[in-house]
Amino acid sequence: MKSETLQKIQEAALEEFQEKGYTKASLRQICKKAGVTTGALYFFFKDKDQLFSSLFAEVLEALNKVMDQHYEIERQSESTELLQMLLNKDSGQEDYKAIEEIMHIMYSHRQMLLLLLTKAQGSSLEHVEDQFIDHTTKHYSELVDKMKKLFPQVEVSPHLAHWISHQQIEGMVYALIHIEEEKEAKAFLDNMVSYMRNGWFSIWSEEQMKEKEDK
Amino acid sequence: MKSETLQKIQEAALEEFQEKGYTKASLRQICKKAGVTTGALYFFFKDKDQLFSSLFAEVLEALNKVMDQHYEIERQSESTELLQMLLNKDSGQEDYKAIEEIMHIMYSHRQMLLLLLTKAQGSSLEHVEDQFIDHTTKHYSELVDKMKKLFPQVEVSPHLAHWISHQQIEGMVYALIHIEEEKEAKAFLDNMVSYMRNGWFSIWSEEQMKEKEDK
Amino acid sequence: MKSETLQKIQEAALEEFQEKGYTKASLRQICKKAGVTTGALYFFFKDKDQLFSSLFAEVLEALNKVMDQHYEIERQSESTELLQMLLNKDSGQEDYKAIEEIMHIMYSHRQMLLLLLTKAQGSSLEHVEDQFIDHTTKHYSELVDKMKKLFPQVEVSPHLAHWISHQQIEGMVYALIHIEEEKEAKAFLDNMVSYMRNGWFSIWSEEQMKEKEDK
Amino acid sequence: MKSETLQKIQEAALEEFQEKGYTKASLRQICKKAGVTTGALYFFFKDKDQLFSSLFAEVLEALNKVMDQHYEIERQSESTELLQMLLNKDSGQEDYKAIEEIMHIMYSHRQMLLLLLTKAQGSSLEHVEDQFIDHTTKHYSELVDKMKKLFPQVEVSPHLAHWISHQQIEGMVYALIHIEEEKEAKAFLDNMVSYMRNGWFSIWSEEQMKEKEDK
DNA sequence: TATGAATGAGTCTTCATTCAT
DNA sequence: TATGAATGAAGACTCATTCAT
Repeated sequence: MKSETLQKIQEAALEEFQEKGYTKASLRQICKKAGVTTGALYFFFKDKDQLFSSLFAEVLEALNKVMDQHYEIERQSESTELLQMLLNKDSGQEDYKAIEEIMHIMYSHRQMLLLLLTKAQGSSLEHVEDQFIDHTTKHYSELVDKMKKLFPQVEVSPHLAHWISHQQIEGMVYALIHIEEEKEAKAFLDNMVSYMRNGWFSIWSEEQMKEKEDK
Repeated sequence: MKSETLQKIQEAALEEFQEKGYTKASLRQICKKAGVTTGALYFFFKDKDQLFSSLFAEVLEALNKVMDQHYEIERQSESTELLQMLLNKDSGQEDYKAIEEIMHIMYSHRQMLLLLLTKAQGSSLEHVEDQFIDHTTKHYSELVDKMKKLFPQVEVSPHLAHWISHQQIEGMVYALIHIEEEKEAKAFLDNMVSYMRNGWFSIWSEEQMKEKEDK
Repeated sequence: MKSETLQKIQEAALEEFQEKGYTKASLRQICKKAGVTTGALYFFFKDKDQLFSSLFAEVLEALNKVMDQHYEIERQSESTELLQMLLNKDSGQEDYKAIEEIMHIMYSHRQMLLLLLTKAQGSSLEHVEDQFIDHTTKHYSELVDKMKKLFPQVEVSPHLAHWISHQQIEGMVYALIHIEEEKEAKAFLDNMVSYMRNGWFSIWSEEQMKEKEDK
Repeated sequence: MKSETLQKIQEAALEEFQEKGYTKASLRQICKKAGVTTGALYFFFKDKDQLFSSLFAEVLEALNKVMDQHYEIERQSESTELLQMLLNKDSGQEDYKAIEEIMHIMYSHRQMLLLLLTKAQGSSLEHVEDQFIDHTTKHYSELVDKMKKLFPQVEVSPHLAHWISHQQIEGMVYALIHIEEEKEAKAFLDNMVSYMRNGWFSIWSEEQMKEKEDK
């Protein structure tokens, strides 16, 4: 039930922002492309930034929702149960599922997200990615703390939780950018997740501990 | 023997670009900050982009040199020898050394690189990172191919080599951005490298292969 | 029985015009403040100027009425009688009364008048003050003419009548602007009126005439 | 030795501001009239306000200088001497001289001052007149205080000093606006000054005091 | 080497106003 | 009575760049 004008503006905006990036994009051009006057644009959006942000409202909401749900589930599960999961190399389906879901949303709005992730410099969404990373970091910080108690001998960088979050998000972004087909992306992410899980376990493994001792 | 004017311009430029990013930075502002007229600036640089790029000539050259050297060494070593190294979990010192060297260069020009990595949108250097990744990818592609021959059963995503390169570069960039002290960054990278090596081995390990079979 | 909408618009307009002055005030802002759409505003007023003027209809009418009445009375009184009054330094109660009445009206709409007198630049009411001055000037012109006949030796500037009118109006405006309380304003105007009456008499006095002769 | 361009801009600006007033004047129009590009204008002036103000730099400086000098002289003269002057109705030449001087400056820049006094709404010079009044007020406040000590019986409005200053400035502005020829203006001001002096003396005169008592 | 005046297209944004509904 | 979408010209101002000196 969106106004036709509104839609035309957003379509033209998408195109222009993709071509030139947020800062270099021209509202005039957008209006011209949309076959609409400046006033019309400013009827719907109070400024360039809001027009830009409006393109991502839907995706961002969907993503936030899924992430919240996922973390909510984990928080509800018993912590011992949780740890077992973490230690059990056969588990991880939960993770897969969450990532799959997120990836699905991302691929449903691929074009928009690509724009958001690579052309937002200068806008208020310039650092959205960091927001997601920070969100995820909260989650991993708890995990890391628990693991530290179980393996007090392991020395862990204070940046670990943040970096893992960074990695995870970046991994998905990487797929989104470099792989066109969702299906293929999923296959890639399977690889990636097992890669990352092995990395994760290696941190707490005895070999790792020994290596450290040798140094 | 740099002209004093030139130096003042570059200093002012560094400041301005850091504050506003490439696109939003203003040459006028830079001139004003440098206490110099537009004409002076245009005597040294043919346009905004060249001024921006000039700031990174030194670092980029240094980095390219180190990377070339490192890969040259690897290429010269016998391939069988190389594979042994790769399979031998105790090895990896070579890797550490290269990374350490690169990190040292990066931290020697930390401010500049931060600028280049986070504020270059709109300039011709917008995608330098990709150049380094591509460079590294050539190297890893060969490795992956060799590993594939050794473990033909393992299904590997065609993006693996590129992703690993991406990871490695991104890891260093991550450290540069989030960790102020080179020393601390090195400690963090130790963690990261072992994390990544374990990920790498896990791809070719039997467990991994079994997991795949089960699916 | 004013429409509620109309009232809200006018209240919002008052506020906006006070803040920014006629020219810089924004109809959009007014509508927003009033919680009303542009259409509504344009139903009641044909343009910005009319909206502005509408705020002062009441005051202006009241003021005109009082001034007309006052001058009507004077015109009806015999001219000899009038002159006696003018020459008699003890008189002047009539003047006081008129001024008091006018001041009362002005203070009853102080906010509006302040707006009209200080923020109307650009509107059609930009020069209302002059209208009142011109009105008053007609009155004083007659007086001056009569005095000239009585004191033909006195050289009088042709601007005298206009200036005195100007003075009188400006005096009231001055009070309105600088004195918040009507009561205090009245006290001040007492001072002012006697000041002005003495000035007036001095023009026709013998001393003045002598001074002129000396030159 | 002013740049020709600069001069053309200022001439065009003068014209445009006179026609439309500060707020409604258009920089585009000014540039068009001056046959110059926007950039040229912005090379000389940082914004509309500065362009406007630049037109008055000369006059304002001259006026401030004269006023300062005048007050400086008075301040240096002995206070008893000063009071004698104030009480001596035959004196006042000093005042005449100062006013004459000021008027001369004003008429030398009549066009500009008219602009400044009637079309500055919205600019930073909107209230210059008040600055001059305030300046003069400081001067008269001292006088009023001294007179109060001499005539403690006289009740004086606390606004007296400010109002007299207002009057004096407004009188000159009045002449400037309504009288085209400096010579004629001077004649008018003679009238006005004696008018105002008589008003001033009347405040402290015995008659005035009696009048008050009668009430 | 550098100055600084000048270009002119371009920036985002705001405006009073209109009109079909 | 009002809505709200839309107009389109205009607003002040900034930009990278050029060039005679």
